[in-house]
Amino acid sequence: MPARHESKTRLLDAALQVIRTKGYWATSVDDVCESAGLTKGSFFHHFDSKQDLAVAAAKHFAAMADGVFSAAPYRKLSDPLARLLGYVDFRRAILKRELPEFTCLLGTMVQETYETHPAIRKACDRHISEHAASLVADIAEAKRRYAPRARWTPESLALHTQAVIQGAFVLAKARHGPAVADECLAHLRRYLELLFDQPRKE
Amino acid sequence: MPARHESKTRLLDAALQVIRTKGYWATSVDDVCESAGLTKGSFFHHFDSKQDLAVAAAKHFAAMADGVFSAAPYRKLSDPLARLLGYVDFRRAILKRELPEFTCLLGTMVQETYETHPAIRKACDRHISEHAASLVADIAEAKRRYAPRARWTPESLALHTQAVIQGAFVLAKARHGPAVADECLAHLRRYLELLFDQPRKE
DNA sequence: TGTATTGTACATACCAATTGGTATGCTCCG
DNA sequence: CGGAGCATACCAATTGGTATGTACAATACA
Repeated sequence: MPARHESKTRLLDAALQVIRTKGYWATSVDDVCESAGLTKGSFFHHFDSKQDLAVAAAKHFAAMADGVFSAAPYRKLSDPLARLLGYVDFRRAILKRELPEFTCLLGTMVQETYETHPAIRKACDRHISEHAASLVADIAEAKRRYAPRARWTPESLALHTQAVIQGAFVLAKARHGPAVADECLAHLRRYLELLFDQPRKE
Repeated sequence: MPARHESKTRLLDAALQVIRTKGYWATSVDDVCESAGLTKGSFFHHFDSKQDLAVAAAKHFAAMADGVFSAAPYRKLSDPLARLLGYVDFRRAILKRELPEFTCLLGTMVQETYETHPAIRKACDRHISEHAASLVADIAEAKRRYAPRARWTPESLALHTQAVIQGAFVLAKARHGPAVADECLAHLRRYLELLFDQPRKE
């Protein structure tokens, strides 16, 4: 008997956990309900369909992530490059937890649904892009400061960081442990250092 | 009425195509059979279960990929660094085709099954690792030649390249187009250039 | 060589279980 | 009382998997 009106949030939280563990297709509506301690009656009162849940879960996940990253200590650093490297370090620190906890719901869902569920694909695309965009300001300022003549764009570098992170998650799932992911993010960090530390002719 | 014994191969080829498009869970056994022009009787004659197909498909995919890359022209270059950069360029060239054609079956499947189907997870892990391992020799030789004092290991760099590639696929699926993936691989290429062109103190 | 036997490679028909989704009802608050 | 918030019971469709049948090639044997 849940306190009124918090049920929707509980369903969304449950969806995050279950989908990140089993994937979108493998999680049934009943799975989510059971994990939330509710029934299908409640579920379909709050969501029109399973796809509707996925879109809402993507938004919920993005909002949660946004809260975590914007409140992280590295955000208070004054230097833009330090903030960027701080972001990578922060991501590495998160890898200490269990796999379904540091893994990305958006990357997981979009692989399964990009051809079959356009609405989910678009939601994932949007939130991944927005997260990447949240890095662009720091990257642009760092570039202005440390590598003004470089030819890459801040937008592309921001997307690249997300690619490394998403790929690191894939490898971590394959290996069933976060060690590989940490190594990959170490390489990402080194790339950023190289990119900004030494202004090259090109 | 297919020529004898080629039916299994047709089922595997069909599985590659369908699973890379719809994912593992969303593809039914009937989907694979229909795409192969066969029936379930044939399917379960050749495979014990759907999971069995997935494991076999992973192997089939890896073998196919191995054939493609080992026959690629860049393999004949004499310089190990040129071969490594040639690998990245080759991957970029492949991005011209349709999404399900350049996408990785292993990365797609492992995201959906890493917690629920250990056998599939292990198969994907093994083949991804083997593909990464196929880069280690060139990386190691390039390191000996161009960056002998660097502190990263060839193994970790090989895995990093795979992470970037897998992540690029995720973004490409989200965007529903290969352009992002190409940008990410461009950054990967730049990283490799930086890593080997300029021996740094660290 | 002709024929019975066996095993492979499928097709057809079917099944129990699970799925997303619905219809209906209860219950509590305004 | 009336509707939001939920539970219960149910449904049609789909799922992976099985049981059975059959065409045909290879082998065994006479």
